[in-house]
Order: sequence, then structure tokens, then C-alpha cells
Amino acid sequence: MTSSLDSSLLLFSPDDEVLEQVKVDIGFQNLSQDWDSYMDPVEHPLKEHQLSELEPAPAEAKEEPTPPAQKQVSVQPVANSVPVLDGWPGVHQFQVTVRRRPEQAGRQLPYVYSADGAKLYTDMMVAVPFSFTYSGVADPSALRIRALPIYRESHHIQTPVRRCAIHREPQDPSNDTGHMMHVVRADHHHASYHVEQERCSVTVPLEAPEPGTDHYQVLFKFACMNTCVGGINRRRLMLVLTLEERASGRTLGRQAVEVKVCRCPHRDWRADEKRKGSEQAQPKASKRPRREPSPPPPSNGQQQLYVVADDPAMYRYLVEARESLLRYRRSVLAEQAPPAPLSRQDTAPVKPEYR
Amino acid sequence: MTSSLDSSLLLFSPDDEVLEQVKVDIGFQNLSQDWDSYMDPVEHPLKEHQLSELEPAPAEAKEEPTPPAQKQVSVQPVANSVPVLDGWPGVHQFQVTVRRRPEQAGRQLPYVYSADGAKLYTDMMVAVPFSFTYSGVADPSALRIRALPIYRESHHIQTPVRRCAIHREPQDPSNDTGHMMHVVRADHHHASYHVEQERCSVTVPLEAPEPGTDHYQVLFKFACMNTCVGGINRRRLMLVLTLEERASGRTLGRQAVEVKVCRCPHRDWRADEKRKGSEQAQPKASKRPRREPSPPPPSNGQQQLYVVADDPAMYRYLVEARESLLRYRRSVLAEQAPPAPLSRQDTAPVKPEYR
DNA sequence: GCACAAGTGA
DNA sequence: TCACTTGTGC
Ligand SMILES: [Zn+2]
Ligand SMILES: [Zn+2]
Repeated sequence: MTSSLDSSLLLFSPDDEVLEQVKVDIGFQNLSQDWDSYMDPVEHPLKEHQLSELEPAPAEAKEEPTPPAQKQVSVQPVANSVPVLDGWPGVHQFQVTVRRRPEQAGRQLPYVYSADGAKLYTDMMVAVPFSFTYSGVADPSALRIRALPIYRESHHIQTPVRRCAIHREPQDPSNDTGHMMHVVRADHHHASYHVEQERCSVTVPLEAPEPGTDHYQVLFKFACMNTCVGGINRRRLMLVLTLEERASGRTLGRQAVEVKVCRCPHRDWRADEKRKGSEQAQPKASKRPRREPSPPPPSNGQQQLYVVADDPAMYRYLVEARESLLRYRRSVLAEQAPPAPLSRQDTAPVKPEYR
Repeated sequence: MTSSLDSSLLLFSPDDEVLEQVKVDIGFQNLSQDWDSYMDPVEHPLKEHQLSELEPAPAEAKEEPTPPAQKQVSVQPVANSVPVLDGWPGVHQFQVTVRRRPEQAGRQLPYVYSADGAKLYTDMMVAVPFSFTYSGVADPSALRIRALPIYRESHHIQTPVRRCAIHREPQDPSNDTGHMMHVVRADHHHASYHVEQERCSVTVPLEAPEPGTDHYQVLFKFACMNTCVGGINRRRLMLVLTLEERASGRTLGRQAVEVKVCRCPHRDWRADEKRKGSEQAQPKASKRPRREPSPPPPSNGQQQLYVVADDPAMYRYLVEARESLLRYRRSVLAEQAPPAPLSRQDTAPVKPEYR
């Protein structure tokens, strides 16, 4: 039996990390009244469409044209499976990097790799050379490398990374080579594209390093920006790279690299560096990390209420609902005692958030 | 015979303003060699897709469900017709404004109207009350008001204003009331939506002012932002408001209002005001107007070469081609003597501009 | 490579 | 309302 996204990549986790995360994310602490008024469909300004991302995408789940030999069936229990991004070299000492790091780059490349943060900054649709090292592999062709993009924040880690409406258009040049739904592309003749549980990934066969080099190089491209509206939408991205046994799909090693696909890789890399520097310099309160503070990991030892999520969809729904509530509260706070209603024609009444 | 976009709104103009504009826009002055190398499909970094906007949109030109009584046929010659935005009150003294201008606004509205510049700043999908005045109309119901969005810059004035891919999605809340293709909506029970020559507009019947007021108020909403990628795309917008004879479609009056649909109407209005102020203060070179410098209107008295555009599509094609060339030149200038080609695997070769 | 414009979280 | 982020023109 074979599996493409195997059980060590998609981790089945009833009341472990995932639920811990749910407890943290869904922080309704004795706020049942708040909850009620929030959930009242007449009172609060939410509409279902705000949760539209949660709906399973209109079955795009068809398998890509793949060499029949690699046709595979997932045996993975789907419920509560969450992608793992812990680095794990495994027996083959599987490692990843991107060559030509910034400090030695002579000419301005359309990408920068920060080795310490394991973060790649790249423009869209440029081929970035990932270098893989491994050892103790008798027959490389029996293994393959999979690249799977996921969201970094726990809030969104369960959401499949999908392309935005604009770049999904068939006439978009990024789709000249097909694989319209795939954010991550591999410039490799034997790349094969997979869609499993709504998640798009690409695999390439493992090969021996080119003569004279000690690493196997694969070119990956990214077909949406981190900022793509209706797609990645400014969320942080990780690229999970796994070494797999081709026949069984078993994971033999794993590494993850953060990827920021943006127009000015160098500028943004530099900005991150500066930020890092100033944060260390002033370990005080400093400036709050603007981007996605991500719920406090351990939190206080006090009794915590939580909502159990039965499946990923529910989890996502709840997380989203929570965020909507937070937005709602903020807006209520912001408005506070709605000013004497004007002529009732002057301004639009309760309206959904358009974006 | 009836016409919805009549001949005074769409002006037939062979060798007049339009061609003047072409002369200015297409400024190939003795640059045939430049042109050649530019047009060589192998040498230069352009691809057809960059001109994709020029292609006629996949026939969305179906008429909206409209009361049969208002079903109309256009008798308008299409070639070289260009929208007019000169204010023209006409015999009925047709005038437009938006009430509640900023200086007297107590509470922060989601829109601001600058009367002097005749410019509206508004958030997306909020109902903005336009006030119309007119006089000498015996039977208002025989007339109607049309709202047609067009691009302000001559570069783009021939391009129909279309919604972006994101807001065009059927599940977008802005489409709950239908009219998916329409950027401009009227909050009026008898609004009727038109699509003619790829241009979307909306009409409402003219009515008598509400008792006690001297103006007829109509609520308009805007269903895309000025910045919408793949749609308006940061271009400046005008809303052309025409008073029409309902039966004949004849134009009796016309006014135009610039509209900026953005997230922070007040901020952007304030910014414009400041800009205006500082520009007057320093009438010297000052800061170059960043946005769309729009080709120098009269230019020097020297012999000017120009390319004749036979029809709007060609015109648009040429304008776009010209802009592409400018981009190409800039990029060539920027690169100058391409550095010794690297390992040929490090960087992506000639690639189209992804966006 | 800089500076501006403009969406967005807080 | 402020400040940050980030696409984009030049
Ligand atoms: Zn995208
Ligand atoms: Zn839009």
C-alpha cells in the first residue's frame, strides 16, 4: 500500500498539539453572552461569506496527469491531520539549503536566502536553486523529494495553500506550463504534480549530485506572491521538503524553509535583518511584532475553556469565527455608542467587509 | 429608434482629438531601428500576454435582465468613439454634487466629496448619495440618469472599466444583488443595468426631488477599488453622469465626477489637499506628479511622427505597445552591459513580467 | 535603489 | 488615527 502524504507528514493528532492549539486559538473564556450576541445572525455584522474560505474548494481535487507508475492512493486518516514542519534529517541526513547566500552575492539576484533564519525571499516565478544533501542512499531513483507549501501560523496551517483568482486565470503566463492550481512548481523534466486533500504539492525524483558537486540541485518556482489577495493573502508561507521512498511514500527525512514571495526580495530581507537586529538590541517590550502575533504558546496555568474541533473543517471554521469575533469586538469598541443615526440615507447600514 | 449610449456621449471622432492623442501617445520619432529591435520577438523580453488587456474580453456582452420596455438597440458607430466627460448642463441646467462635504461633516463617513475638484473619495460598496438638480422638466419620468465609469487618462479612456477577477467571483458579497460585471451600482428599485460595447452602465429614472428638497438624490455604490489588480488597476476613474431622454436616448445634459474608491477616503482626500496646497506654494519644478504623467499635451512645435490608429482596439494596442517599449528601454538602461552570465542555472532567464 | 501610494492591523 | 508593509513608477 502506498501513500503520498504519509502519516509522518500529516500527523494524526487527537487531543495533542492540535487540540492544544485549538484551546489557545479559540479563546472563549466565560464569554457565553458575548458568544450569543456574536452568533445572533440578526444582531452582528457578520455574513457567511466571510467564512467562505472555509468551504471546501469546488472539487479541484482531481489528480494531475501523472506517470501511471506513480499513481497513488492515500491511506491517511484525514481528520485532524496537521502538517508537520519540524526539521528531521533522518537516517540519510537529508538537508536543504539555497546556494548563493546574500553576503557573497555579487550581482543582484531575484532571490535571497537567509541561511540562519532558513528563509527564502524571492520574486514570483523565478527559478530558485534548492540544494539537497543526503547520504547513505544506494539507489537515489528509489527516493523522491516532495515540496509542499503550508501556512506558517497555526491559525492557518490547516488551510491548504491555494492560488489567487488572478494568477489562476488560464491566460496568466504562469500557467503556460499547466499546473494552474499549484503555487509551487519544479523546473524538472520528471516533476510530478499532486493534489491530495486539497493540498497541492510537487515531487521530483532524487538524483545523484552533478559530477563535481556534493548536492542535488532542484529549481523551484513560486506562482503566487505572499500578498496575493484571495490567495495566500499576506500569510507567512513554509515550504516543507520531504525525502520520501517512492514506492511506499514513507517519509525518510524532512526540512522546512520559510518562503516570502515578493517584488523586492532584497529590500524585504534587509528589512527583516534590521528588525532582527533592533529586537536583540532592545530586548525590552520593543516594537510589537506587527505580523500575526500568533497566540501565546504556553499561556497562564489558569483554567482554560476551549471548544473541541471534530475535524479540520470545523477547526478552521472555529478559528475563523474567532477571528471574526475579534474583528467584531474591535469594530464595536471603535464605534462605541453609535452616533445619532443620520438621515438613514447618508451612509450604508451594516455591511459586510468587502475586500 | 432608440440608443442608450447616444452619439453625444460616444463621440465619433476621426482625425480630431483622438488622433491628436494618438500622435502624442505614440511617440516614435525616427526610432525605426529601436522599433525593429523592440518588435523582434526573439530579442526583446515581451510576450503577448502583456497585452492581454487589449483582447476583447470573453464576450460578457450579454444584456442584463432589463425591463423589456427599456430594451434598447445601439445605433452608434463604434469605431473611434471616445467617451466625453466635458460638463454640459444643457437646457435643463443638469448639475451633480455629493452632499455633506468634508468641512461640515461631523462624523466620519465612509466617503468624502471635494466639491472644487469634483472628486469623490469613497470606500467600496458604500451607498454614496449623489444629488442632482435640474429645471424646466415637465415630466421627469420621461428622462433618466445614466452613470458610466470611464478612465480619466487618455491612455486608457478607450478601455472599458471592468471589474477585477476577485470581485467578479459570484460568491463575493458585492454580487449578492447580481450585476456581477458592474463596477457602478445604483441603490434604486428601478435601476436598470446596461452593457453596451463592453461598457457597463446603470440608469435610474429621473424623479422629482423629495418634498422639501431641491435636488433628486440617487445612491450609487462602487464595486471595485481603484487599486483592484487586473481591474481598474490604480487608474483614475471618472463617473460620467448624463441626463437622457428615456425614449430616444438623446443626451440632454452631462456632468462628470472623479471617483477614487479606496480604503481610507479621508486620508487620501487629505493627502490630495496637501499636495494641491504645496504645489501652489512652490510653482517651481516642485515634485513631479507621480501618478500617470500623461504625455505632454502640446509638446514642441517640431515635426512629429505618429502612427494612425484605425480603430479603438488598434489604438489601445499601440498605446500599450508604446508603454511596453518605454518599460523595455528603462530596463535596458538599468541593466546596461549585462554582467558576465552566471552559471546559467542560478537565475531565471528572460522571463515575462508576472503580476 | 528610492520614494510614493495605499491596504491593513491595532 | 497611526504606522507598517509592500507593490510600483521612475
Ligand atoms: Zn496570486
Ligand atoms: Zn475589484
